[in-house]
Amino acid sequence: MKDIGEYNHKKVEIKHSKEWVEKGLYSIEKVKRENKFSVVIPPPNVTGSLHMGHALNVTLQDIVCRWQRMMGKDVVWVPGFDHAGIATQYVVDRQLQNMGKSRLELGREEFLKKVWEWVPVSRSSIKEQLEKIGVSVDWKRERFTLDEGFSRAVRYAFRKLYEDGLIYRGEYIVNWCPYDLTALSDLEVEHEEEEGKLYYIKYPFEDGSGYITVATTRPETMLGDTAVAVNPKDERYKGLLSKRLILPLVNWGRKTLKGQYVGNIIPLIADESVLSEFGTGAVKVTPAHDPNDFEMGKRHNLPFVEVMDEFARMNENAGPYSGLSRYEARKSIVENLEKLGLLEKVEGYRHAVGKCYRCKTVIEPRVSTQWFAKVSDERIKGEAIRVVSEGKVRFIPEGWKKVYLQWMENLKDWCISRQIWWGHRIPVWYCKDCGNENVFTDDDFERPYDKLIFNLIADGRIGYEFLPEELEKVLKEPSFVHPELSVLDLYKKFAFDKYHSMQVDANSLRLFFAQDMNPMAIITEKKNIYRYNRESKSYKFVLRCKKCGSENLQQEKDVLDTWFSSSLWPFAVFGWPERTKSLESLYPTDILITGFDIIFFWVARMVMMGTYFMKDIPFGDVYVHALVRDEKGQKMSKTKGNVIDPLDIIEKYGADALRFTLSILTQQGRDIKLSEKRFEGYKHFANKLWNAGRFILLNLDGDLLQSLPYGAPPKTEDLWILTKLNKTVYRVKEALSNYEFSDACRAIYEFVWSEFCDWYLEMSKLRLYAKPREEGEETRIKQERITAQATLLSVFDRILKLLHPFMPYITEELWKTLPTSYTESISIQEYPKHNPQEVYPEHEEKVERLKGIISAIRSLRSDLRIEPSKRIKLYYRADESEKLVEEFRDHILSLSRLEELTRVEERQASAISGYFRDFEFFIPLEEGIKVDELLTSYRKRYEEVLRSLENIDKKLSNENFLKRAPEEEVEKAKAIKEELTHERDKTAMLIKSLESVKTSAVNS
RNA sequence: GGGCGAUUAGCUCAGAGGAAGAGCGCCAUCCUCACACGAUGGAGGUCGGAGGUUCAAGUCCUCCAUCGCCCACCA
Repeated sequence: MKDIGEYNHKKVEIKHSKEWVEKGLYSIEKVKRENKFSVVIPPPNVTGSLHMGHALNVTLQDIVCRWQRMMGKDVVWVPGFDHAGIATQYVVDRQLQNMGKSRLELGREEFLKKVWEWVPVSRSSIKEQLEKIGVSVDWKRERFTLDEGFSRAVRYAFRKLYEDGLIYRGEYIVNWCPYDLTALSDLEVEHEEEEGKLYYIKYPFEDGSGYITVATTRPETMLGDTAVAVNPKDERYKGLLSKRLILPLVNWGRKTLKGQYVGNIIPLIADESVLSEFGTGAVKVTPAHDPNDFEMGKRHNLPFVEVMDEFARMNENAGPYSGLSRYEARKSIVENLEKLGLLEKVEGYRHAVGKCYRCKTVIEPRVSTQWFAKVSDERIKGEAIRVVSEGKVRFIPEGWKKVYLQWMENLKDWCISRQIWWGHRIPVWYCKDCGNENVFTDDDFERPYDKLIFNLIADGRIGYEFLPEELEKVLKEPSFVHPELSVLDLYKKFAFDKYHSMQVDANSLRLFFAQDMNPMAIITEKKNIYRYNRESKSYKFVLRCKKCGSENLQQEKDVLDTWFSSSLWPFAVFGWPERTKSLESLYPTDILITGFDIIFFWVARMVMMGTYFMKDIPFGDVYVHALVRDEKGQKMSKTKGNVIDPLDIIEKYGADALRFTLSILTQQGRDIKLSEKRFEGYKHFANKLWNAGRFILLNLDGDLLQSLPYGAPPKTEDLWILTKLNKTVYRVKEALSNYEFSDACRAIYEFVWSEFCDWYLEMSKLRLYAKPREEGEETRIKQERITAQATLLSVFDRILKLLHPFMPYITEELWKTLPTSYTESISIQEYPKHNPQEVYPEHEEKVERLKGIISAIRSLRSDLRIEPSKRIKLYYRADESEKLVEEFRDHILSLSRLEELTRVEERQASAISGYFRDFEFFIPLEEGIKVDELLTSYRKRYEEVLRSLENIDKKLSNENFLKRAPEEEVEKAKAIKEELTHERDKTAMLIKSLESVKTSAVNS
């Protein structure tokens, strides 16, 4: 007997989200491999806060994790964040610009400090959001793609790939963003259709014998042309191939990338790649500013002339155009060509323009020296294709498998270097003396101190020259991801996976350095690593070229593509490259849940790196969910102003409503269109559940558990609800096993609302509120009440558990109020299992029939406009339902609000009748009843029945149907026919009686 | 240029061979002792179009239309 009051989602949710984290409920140290269920979160970027897509993503993961946990698995869900190279740099750069500063004037080191100031801001805001959503991650295992251990893992990965010949450096044409000033991978370029122009330009022959017209969308690149190409089979140009052309406008010397000068006389060459059908069949060749032309330039050994700088401004090779932007230059060049009569024509032309995915600046293809991962190599690509095509890695929905495989088959090498500052600096040190590329990792050093110091230097935490005090300070600082640990502790825990009894105070460091510099050490072959500077009293960490021993080394300035580190995520979070216990017991992970937008960026690369480094898949299942759109189906974006912020929704409707809405809307392979209305709807569901709980608790006897043995045997409706419950449990299990989140939600929703609340709770009131009518009934009533309460409690307990993965907060809160709760959280209770012993088909059928009868009575009442509160007299006739009506007389009386229920032999003259199957009932006619509407509706129904009958007759008179359809189908059709015939007669009779009522009403 | 997905009630979507479903919205009656974030009842669909397979087609096949997405170096 307790009242939990009204549902207040804020009160409920604040209470538990902190509590779950503090109790460390979702933290498991030691995991049994055979019972593990591991998941790594797609780490959110530290660029701001979470949007609805993240909310969907983590909700689905949390549902799976909570479910598996309740199914008894040792669930480890690793959270973390992505440093998100360009994206984060871009965000911080923007902030600086708003303050009137630029990153270029700030310089690398100062800029990085600013980024490090920003990162924790974003991280803690995201972390708070995740906690509010209720994710059951293990925060003790949190990682950051740029934390100390991760950086070390990245260097290991780089080195291994480099030494295996799978990473190389070379001069190629790459996608260059003139705003972010970096190279981009092909994936980071977005192609957008644009209305452009196609310019036809005349290139005169050197000998004055006319000209060739070329077509181009980018006239400004002509300044870098070093040939014109045609298809060798093109008849139009066959005789001209020995001729040379004058490059218009250019009357200055141009310097090639190799430093030679070229003039304005260019050859006409033949190349297979030229399409005769396009334009004039002749194409200008600009090897330094077009990927096709680059290849052609290589094939024909053409000079490479660069005419733009890193900002996409025309450079000194552009003569008088130098200093102009590409678009200014285009305009000016077109004007000048026109003046010279060399512009033949200009056509409108729709074509795709490549843009930077981050800042939307038009990409400029540019020749530069970059690092590439040779992912096209069979050793990487082959395995990554195999594991997916063989089904070891399974995509859900399946359609993505094809998308993945197609992309993989056409894989080109991956440009992994970025000319930005924020990220993992490429661990290569160039020898200025012999030119060797030295890749260092801490493997190159033996003693723990050396390894530690090398890593700190490589990460830019300290300089090559440092004071011991400085070192001590850095090591004692709280680490970024785990402020409860010092940097040194973090290394011990997440990087080295061993406990080193290292002292970190300045004095013991000095002692160590002194040992290193011991004269005895100098005598030996080995050169010492540290060098003392008397003046500054600092120590220098000396790196030497592995080939020539020179100390004249310089580290690569470029950083790695952010996806390079993300691709290591599924094993690096567990401590790779060390063979940690976590790695052994938790890799491969069981499922990856992510959006389809990063299948290539991330999923594919994790498969490549996972299979390469771990010799095993990174995850078994990949569940690919849709993207969240606004109600019109448009992408949510800040500029459009159509963003629905998860935090606002949590505030207004609660995290439970947010989660339930997102998961019920998650259909495989479909975008999710969201409007705020949806959240409101499922908030109502939470409210309904709450009130059901409130009702049950209000009616529970305090000593219920003790009096259970004295309960009466269960009634039909008890067995019915148990049957329905078990069917629901089964449906949910099936749905979740197949990642059908929507089905699972709907099954629970329907059961809770339409069966449990609408019918069972109402029926239970008969026993709960029963008053003795005659003497000696008290005991029976008490016993029956116990059974009703026990059933309510037992079913509700299971409802809460069933629903917990979807709505963790409200279920936790309600469950704790139940007398049956005994552990600290519902989330570590066992998930309800389907129990075939609790399925009673005959009782189910009985109650379903009862529901039909009650609904039919209610329907007629409503049609007759009888007020809901009015109790009426009802007469009935029944055949097979007779016994049922007797058994449930009280239910019918109460649920259809009757005063009397009387059995009669004959239908009554002045009464309106209704029926449900064989159950026919009569409501005595009263004055003021409008029969017209009723008549219309019955007549309509009659027509419908006739039509259906016609169809079924046609079916049954079809010989082929009788011959070929399965027997049960024929039987079913016959049964339907019988029922329809019955209904036709009943309806006809009703109409007749209504008509007579109408005339008699008119007569009177 | 390839590929994928969508098209079912006013809106958002289930249904994947055997009598067209849900939620929201709408209409009517009710503030009935868990819940008006509610109860009860009701209206509303030739399942984008055209062919075909089948005894039987929202459901399988072919073509078409419209919308959306992804991939692709045609200047």
